[in-house]
Amino acid sequence: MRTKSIDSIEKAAQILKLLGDKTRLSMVKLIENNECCVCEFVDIYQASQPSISQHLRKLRDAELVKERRKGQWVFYSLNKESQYYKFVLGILESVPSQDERLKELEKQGLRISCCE
Amino acid sequence: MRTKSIDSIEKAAQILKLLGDKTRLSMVKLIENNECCVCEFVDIYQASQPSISQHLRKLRDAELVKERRKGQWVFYSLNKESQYYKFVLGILESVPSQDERLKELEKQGLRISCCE
DNA sequence: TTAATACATAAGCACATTATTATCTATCAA
DNA sequence: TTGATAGATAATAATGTGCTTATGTATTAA
Repeated sequence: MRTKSIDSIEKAAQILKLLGDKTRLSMVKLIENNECCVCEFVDIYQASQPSISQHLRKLRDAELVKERRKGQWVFYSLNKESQYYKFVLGILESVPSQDERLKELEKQGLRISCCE
Repeated sequence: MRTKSIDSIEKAAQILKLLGDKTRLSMVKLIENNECCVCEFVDIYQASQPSISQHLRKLRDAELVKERRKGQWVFYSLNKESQYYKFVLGILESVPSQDERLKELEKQGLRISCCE
């Protein structure tokens, strides 16, 4: 879809609700420009693996993110083919970058250990 | 504030969560260009008066909307002085207009009876 | 084939959110 | 002043959400 507009108020509310969780919002912002795997999210948010997986599932069910398996790892990224991509992007524009969190991971050597 | 940007991811998530309810999102979109009173919302959303008041309270607590008493009625509108106004406006841009709901009210003669 | 790692999913619990019911205050009109 | 209307708020009930624990599947490395 070419525009940022959403066709129904219900759909817009559903997407906003999904982004209305600080963990999910931060994850989505992070994968705006990066591809991340589940274990990285677990390290970054100090959360349990099932908790992260469940957040990702909601985002995937709404087709906001897509997954790519590479060996034993599953990498997540923003779904640019989603009809809501522009809408999400417009929101992320106003959200502070989360790249520091990834840099922190790299500093700890945790990024390389898991993914590459 | 001059920019659409939000300073913290938590605050951004909080606002998105508030807008992530179809009744609240529709109300906020409606008062983007209109001033509405509680009884109008009650008619429009076929909701109870306390339910509407509670939604409005959340929006007011977050300073996204402001109220103006006029006689026995309380009119709500978007708070243009909020530091998150631009952010909210940016989101509303992509949300379908809800003005039809007001027109429907007028057609039923319910708008004039209550407010004016 | 077996063990280990990465991830997904299901069930159950704790907490948050929303709606309802009841009650209270404020304004206005008689 | 009294009654009616608009709205706020408190208490409670119903529902939803997110987390943990337990377990299942896929991939890799031994």
